[in-house]
Amino acid sequence: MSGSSAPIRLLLADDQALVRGALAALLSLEPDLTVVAEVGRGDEVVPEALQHTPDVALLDVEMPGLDGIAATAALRTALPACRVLVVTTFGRPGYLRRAMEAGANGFVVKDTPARQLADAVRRVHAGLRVVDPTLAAETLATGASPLTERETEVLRAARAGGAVAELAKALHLSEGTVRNHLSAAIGKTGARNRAAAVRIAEQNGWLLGD
Amino acid sequence: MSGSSAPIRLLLADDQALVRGALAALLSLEPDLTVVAEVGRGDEVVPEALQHTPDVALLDVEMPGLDGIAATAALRTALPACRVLVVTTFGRPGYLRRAMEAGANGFVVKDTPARQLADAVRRVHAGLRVVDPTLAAETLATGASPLTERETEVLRAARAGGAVAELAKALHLSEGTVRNHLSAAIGKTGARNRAAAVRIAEQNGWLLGD
DNA sequence: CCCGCGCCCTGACAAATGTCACGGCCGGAA
DNA sequence: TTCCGGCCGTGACATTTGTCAGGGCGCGGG
Repeated sequence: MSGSSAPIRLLLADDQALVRGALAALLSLEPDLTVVAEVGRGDEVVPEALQHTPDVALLDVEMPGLDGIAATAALRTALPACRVLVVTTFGRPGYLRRAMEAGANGFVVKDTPARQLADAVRRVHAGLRVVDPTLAAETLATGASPLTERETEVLRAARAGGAVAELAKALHLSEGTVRNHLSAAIGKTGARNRAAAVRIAEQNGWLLGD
Repeated sequence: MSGSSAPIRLLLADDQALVRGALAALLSLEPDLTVVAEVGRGDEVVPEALQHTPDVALLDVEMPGLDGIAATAALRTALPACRVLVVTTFGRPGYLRRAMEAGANGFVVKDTPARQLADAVRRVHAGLRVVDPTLAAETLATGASPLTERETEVLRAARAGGAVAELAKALHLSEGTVRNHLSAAIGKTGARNRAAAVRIAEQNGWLLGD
């Protein structure tokens, strides 16, 4: 498979130390792969990558400091030679879209069989795009977020569970306006509650940027 | 550590195939450990365990079919010789309590360093209890669920986001009663919203059974 | 026994939430 | 230019939600 060339150098980013270490063990079984760096926070990705110059970075989406999508974008500009493979727990349709827009070269969910991961890494390293086909279909079906900018902003603020008055003050809007945006979001998500709307938007990855 | 005795036989249960495989790789690095079975659903734990008679079972809490706590209880009665080490993503205080009550011998969160996992397995196999100390402290501080049976039931139903009328019909109660239980739950959790109450209760592991 | 305590259940009331119709603003099409 | 459509912002209104006071029931202690 990888005859005699130098091994592919990997950077792993995942906030769960146990999973990170386990992935390192799994990938180290492959003779043509080497893990050269591990980080547990999104904002440590770029510094560590600059120091160790990996060929491929495996990034989780849910991470403290900086989410995987933002880390992808930062890494692509800081170290364009490094490919990015996003590895995430949830197959949120929006995540895939955002990851690709941010410059990721591959997207794999943690449900995929373990043996396929090494192949995904090799494909990405070879310049190919790797995407879970079922997730890709779902992404196309779901489409981009129907929510307008303000609507997402308000929904995001509503996630914390505060009352309308607090949201209004935090966003410098009238209470009526906040209610209206929430109502629109509820309608567009097909929910009947503010809470349900938040959940649906979250599941689709429409609330990502903070 | 394990001079010449037979290796410890392990069963792995985790719904994410990638994590499961990675853990298998990690644990297989230890010469005194062998993975003899892997499952991705809680209701497959007992059948597989009966067939392969592992010495220690590593169970995730979040799993389809049957959650890790219920699987622990089932496994302890079906195969008492097999020790159980619960390995979970979230350090929900209630999870630890419930796991121990269900007969688990150890409880580890996925934040712990990878190198400690093998030791945890060995300790559990030796008959010791393994518990994350910080989590144990938090569990004692948080205490058991303050929610009454009906209150948890109503909160669980409210998780889906339905209106009071639907909950009332589903639970065969008056709307007023449902509101009252919800109000009590809101008060006990310290929340100001039904939605916030649901989140807090979920985070503390008070909504477990179904 | 009788009392107190906690849980369950219920309806009436106040407060928050969701809906609606409306006006201003901007950018593209006719 | 004018018109049209989308997004933002706002207030009035109906609906839903949360709070409160209260009654019934079972259980353990005095």
